[in-house]
Amino acid sequence: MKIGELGGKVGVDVETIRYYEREGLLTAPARSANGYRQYGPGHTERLAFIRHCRALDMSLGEIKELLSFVDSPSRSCAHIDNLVDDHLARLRARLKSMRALERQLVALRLQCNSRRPTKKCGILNELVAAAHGEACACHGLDAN
Amino acid sequence: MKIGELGGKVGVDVETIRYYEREGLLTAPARSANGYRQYGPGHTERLAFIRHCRALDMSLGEIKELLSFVDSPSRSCAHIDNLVDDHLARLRARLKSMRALERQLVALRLQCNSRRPTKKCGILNELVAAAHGEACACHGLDAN
DNA sequence: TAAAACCCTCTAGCGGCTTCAAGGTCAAGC
DNA sequence: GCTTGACCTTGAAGCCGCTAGAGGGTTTTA
Repeated sequence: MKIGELGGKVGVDVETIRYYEREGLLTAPARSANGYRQYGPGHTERLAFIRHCRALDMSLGEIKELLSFVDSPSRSCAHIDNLVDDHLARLRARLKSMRALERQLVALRLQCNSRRPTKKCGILNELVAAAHGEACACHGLDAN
Repeated sequence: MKIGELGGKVGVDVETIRYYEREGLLTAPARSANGYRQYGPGHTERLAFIRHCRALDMSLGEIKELLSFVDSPSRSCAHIDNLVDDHLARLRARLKSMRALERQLVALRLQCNSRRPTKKCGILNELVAAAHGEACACHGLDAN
């Protein structure tokens, strides 16, 4: 299987596959006489594993760790549990701050509804007021 | 005011200030005889404006647009409203996919509770099953 | 007077790709 | 046989928003 076929099968750009190889996530495959990479079914599986983890927004570093456990299946999996727990905790922290951000933007958005000249734009006034350190609709209500 | 003082006042690293200048968000200030940048109160305000927008997670490109409206206050502000609306829409889309992600990770995490050898780790099995294209706890329940 | 703290420019690094340049190889159609 | 186009190769640069470092000059403080 050539790189384009592998990419098509898993739905990954060929450049991304080469990038994963450079980064040590995919082991370098055999080459045919003309120098083309030759992949087998093991590579398909490993690449799909990587993409599934990426879809769960794990970093390549985290995925590399998981792969090392796939490769040596006799170690305890406590570390894997921790990795997923940590990942989940980071996601939740990010979710929390994004929800706060949403509230702030909604408050900001309420300051203006079009059709005014910029100098009277409530949004811009809010943002400028914030620059003066005054209470602003967006950050004034920070009680998350 | 020298760059360090400006940075200290607004709470921004001096390198970041120079970066904003390079990127055209802050106009290049006058220089004193020794080549040091000299800032006035207008720069403080503009920098604070930028940081407030960054705290709302706007991109430097968006902030540049907003600044162009600050600089010419007679245009209609409909564009500003649109910019904030778009920003909010993108944030909400991201929030939605992150909430789905959280559900997926929780489902994944439930597959294993430590103290097993890796080869029996439910999490790893799930991830490998997913690589085979089988239904997985994390992505199997995708009904967001 | 010497050390520490500041300032300058230029360059590279982070993550996770994506894109581009400049070439080599191969299958199909004329 | 020859061209066209699709594929493959390597290597380097670009994206974002900084951050850190090298290698130098200046100013302040002890």
